[in-house]
Amino acid sequence: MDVRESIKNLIEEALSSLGLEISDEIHLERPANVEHGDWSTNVALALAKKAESNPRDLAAQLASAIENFTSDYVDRLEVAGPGFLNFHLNKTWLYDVLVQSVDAGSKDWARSQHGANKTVIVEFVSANPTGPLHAGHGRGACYGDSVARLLERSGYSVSREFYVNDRGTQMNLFASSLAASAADEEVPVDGYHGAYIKEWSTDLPEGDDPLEWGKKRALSSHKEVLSSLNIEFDSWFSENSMVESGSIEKTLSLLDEASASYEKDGAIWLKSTQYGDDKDRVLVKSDGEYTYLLPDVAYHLDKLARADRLINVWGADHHGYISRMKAAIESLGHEPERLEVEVTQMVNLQRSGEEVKLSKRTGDIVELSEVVKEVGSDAARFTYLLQSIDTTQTFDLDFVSKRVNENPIFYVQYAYARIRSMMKKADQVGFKPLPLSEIDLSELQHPREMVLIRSLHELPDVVDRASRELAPHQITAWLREFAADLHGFYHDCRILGDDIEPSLTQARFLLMRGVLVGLEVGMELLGVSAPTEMWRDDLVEEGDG
RNA sequence: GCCCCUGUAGCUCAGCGGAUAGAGCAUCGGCUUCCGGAGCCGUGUGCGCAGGUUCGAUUCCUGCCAGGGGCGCCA
Repeated sequence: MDVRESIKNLIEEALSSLGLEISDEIHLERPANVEHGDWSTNVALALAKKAESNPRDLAAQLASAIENFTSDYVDRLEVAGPGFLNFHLNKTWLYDVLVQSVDAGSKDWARSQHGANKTVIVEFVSANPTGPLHAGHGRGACYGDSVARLLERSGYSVSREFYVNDRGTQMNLFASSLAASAADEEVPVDGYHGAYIKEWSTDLPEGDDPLEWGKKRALSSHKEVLSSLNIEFDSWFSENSMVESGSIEKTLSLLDEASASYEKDGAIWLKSTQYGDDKDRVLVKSDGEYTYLLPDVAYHLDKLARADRLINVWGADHHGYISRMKAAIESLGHEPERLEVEVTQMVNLQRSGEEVKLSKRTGDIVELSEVVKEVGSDAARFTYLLQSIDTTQTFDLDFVSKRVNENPIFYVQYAYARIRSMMKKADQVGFKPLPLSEIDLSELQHPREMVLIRSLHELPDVVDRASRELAPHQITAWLREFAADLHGFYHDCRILGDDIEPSLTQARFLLMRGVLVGLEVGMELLGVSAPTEMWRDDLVEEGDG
């Protein structure tokens, strides 16, 4: 039985012996301070009023009640602070955790089932196919993919989807810009002026449709850079395909039937104000052309039919569209809660502390491919996922590209490489790991060892919470902590050597196998690689001559 | 004016309604017979302001102040 379940049972039994029931506000938590025990509960604080007692007295009553029950894990109990009940456990529970993690392996450790039998579509990036992805897209791309990975580990059946706006005003402008540039003519004023237009247009074969060709070119550029970031989409959903299938027109009539739209000034409007938007929005312009909104509503209807849950990742500049999209969904009879929009705040690029100026007007952007080329895929991903998406991010290209331990990605990867390096050496000196059943885990007594297993034990909870809150940065934070725990252990405790008891070597080697599992799970969720070795740039140069 | 995000250490950021609010960088000072020193250990300062809810608020609610973003028959 899981430790937590075991302790929870104890508490419930004790409560019922006092005629009390457990309630939702009751938590079992791991105190930050080790002096407060291994596990702690606030039951006495939460139920004191109901029990017509004060928290400390109630806690004391509970403690003496619990003493009457037996548990394999509990060493002693104490009442502390305002009325916390603290459980001090013997080390066997940590040994059990270690064995469980090694048994499970990185494929199965830290899985949960809260998404079992549920489907979710994670839609992200969805940049227009009118040019290359830029540095800002990287944040949404890495975030969306990691959210998908978290949901997969939580049992969801996940589809990663990219919505392609391959028709409409912007697409036409892109096509005419390409055509003009190819013909050495002036690009339209409201067209695209980035340097890539000139570059791409020289490849445009004569006689090809610039729109179709340009779309293909842009999409292959998107795929290439996303793939370099270890991001693969399951589906690329074409807006234009909904013209052909008639689903846009069908959506329009559905809105009409639902009395959710009306005609005014020659245009067709969505009554989004009925559902909390601050103004009504145009669906079909007076010239008969759709706004971006109508196809997008059609697209979301399509997604609603395909999955239980929809998650969209949008940039901060699109937050204003949330209310109208939800209004459209609701007016068509769907629960707006089924669409969750996660908004990523902006990314400011720097080089050595100096801001990199971006100008949309001149098309002067830093392409995502340049970022990946400059800092590397792993560093780019880890850095994009370093902090909550609710904060604006400063991304310093020079710092992130440095292969130094101050750079979190290298600090974490080095922890992994260090263990793998040790294992390689162990193999070379003829070390043979014993089967689990023959290893004496009670050899593990050092505080550094206990800290490592405690952190390993936290991972399933961290993953569970990160997947519920759609917050991959919690994984990043855990990994940094865990890597620090490993470095600390490695500094103080030797695994191999003539002066180390063979039984201790065996136990520590197993511990390292558990640590590898934890690191692998964390890095897999972030989409970064777990290298078996890594070398500093200057050492590589020396080594290779 | 309205909407969204943010305000925590000198800087960059974590922080689940709980106990003495944590990391990294920077500062200063230590640690090498070492499986990779790319590491480890120590060193002090902080929850923007004011109310409210609560046994308990950095955390939830309201107002204010400050910074960023958005308010098109563009996407």
